[in-house]
Amino acid sequence: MVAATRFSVLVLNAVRRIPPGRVATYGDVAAVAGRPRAWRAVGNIMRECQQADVPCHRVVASGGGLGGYGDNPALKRALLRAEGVIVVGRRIRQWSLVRWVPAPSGRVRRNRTVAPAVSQEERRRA
DNA sequence: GATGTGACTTAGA
DNA sequence: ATCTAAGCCACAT
Repeated sequence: MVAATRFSVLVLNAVRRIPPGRVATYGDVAAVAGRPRAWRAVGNIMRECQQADVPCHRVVASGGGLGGYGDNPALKRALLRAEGVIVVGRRIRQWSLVRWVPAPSGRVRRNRTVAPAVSQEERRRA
């Protein structure tokens, strides 16, 4: 079946696992893909992804940075914002809350209804 | 198989 | 806060 190397499939699959309203860093995606130190390659794959099946806009940089999105970083921000993620400038608000955490460990199913609940928190700065 | 590249990350100045 | 340097991985040529 054509292109799509192994790692790229794993990465795309990992990105697809990101639930709406949440985001993951390149490092997290790489970890789920099986290469926790391949954030660089993840970025490269994302650049080629450009597929509607993959919410590449949910993949952001570390520390809450938006990362990149081809020539439309603003579009990425808009998509995230449309899902309930508060984004201000190039930074994500409540980063620790929207950051998706894959499989914590053994039991413990932390499923806490995301609940972004914007509220006036975003009025902080715009 | 080597080289260059990048939607990255961390640390130091 | 901004910039530089180095480290890291997979992919394209």
